[in-house]
Amino acid sequence: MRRDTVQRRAIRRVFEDRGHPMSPEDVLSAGQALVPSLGIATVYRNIKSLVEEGWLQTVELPGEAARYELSRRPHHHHFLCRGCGLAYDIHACPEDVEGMAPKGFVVENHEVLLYGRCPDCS
Amino acid sequence: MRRDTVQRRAIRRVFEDRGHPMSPEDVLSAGQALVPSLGIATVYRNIKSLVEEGWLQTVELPGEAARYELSRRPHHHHFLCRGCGLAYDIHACPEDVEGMAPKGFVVENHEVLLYGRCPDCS
DNA sequence: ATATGTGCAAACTCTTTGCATGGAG
DNA sequence: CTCCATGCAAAGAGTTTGCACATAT
Repeated sequence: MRRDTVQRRAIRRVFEDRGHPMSPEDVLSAGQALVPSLGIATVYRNIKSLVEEGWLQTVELPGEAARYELSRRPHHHHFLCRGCGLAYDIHACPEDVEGMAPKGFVVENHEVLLYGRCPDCS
Repeated sequence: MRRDTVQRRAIRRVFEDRGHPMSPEDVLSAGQALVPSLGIATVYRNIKSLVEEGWLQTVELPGEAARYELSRRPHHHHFLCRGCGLAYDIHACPEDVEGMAPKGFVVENHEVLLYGRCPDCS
């Protein structure tokens, strides 16, 4: 049974208010606006349990720390803006991903990352 | 001007002998077979300078440490085997990657990762 | 001979864990 | 009132840096 603390409520609120995948550090600073005493360990612990519960989903980005977002549609990819650093959801998916692998290789899953400029940073 | 040391030669040899992207730790253990005194700091320093020289290329994988491979064809992607953990090059590329982004977003670059089983691990 | 590269150990960053206290139930 | 969650600080993992010594040029 999970307790409903002010910290946990603040962390959930942060994810609900922002629409973007966020890093633990992002969550900490946004969360401290609601609960000033919030500590980084609590953020990590709550993110971990929210992922286990299925409320959050991990967004793993090459070369940087993982971010997290609300769980949603089973399959989508991300666009990373080189200007503001924000990650946006993309609901398109390339066709024939399986066909990209050499024969003999079994594709179970795939990840697509687009990098560029979002409308605000163009 | 860059010095040609036994350590540096061993590190380059390791990349030339193996055909797969390798992590610093992989390079250290393989390199120590050639130069037992090889230290991890030297591996990191040489990888860094070999990347700057363009001799090596960084392979950034979501959720894990970067690996490195010989520089080659400007564009390719990777297949990660969930069995043996090796990364394989893929020379195919999805069509119309630009078209996947919502309008207003400018795509400058993209990354595709396939996950699954290589022929040896099927 | 000279200055860059190496090895070691310490520093750093990011994340996790141990422990005493506070607060949810 | 009883435990679980929090906050702090310390511990870990991976990477970088400072320093004295070795060595390529």
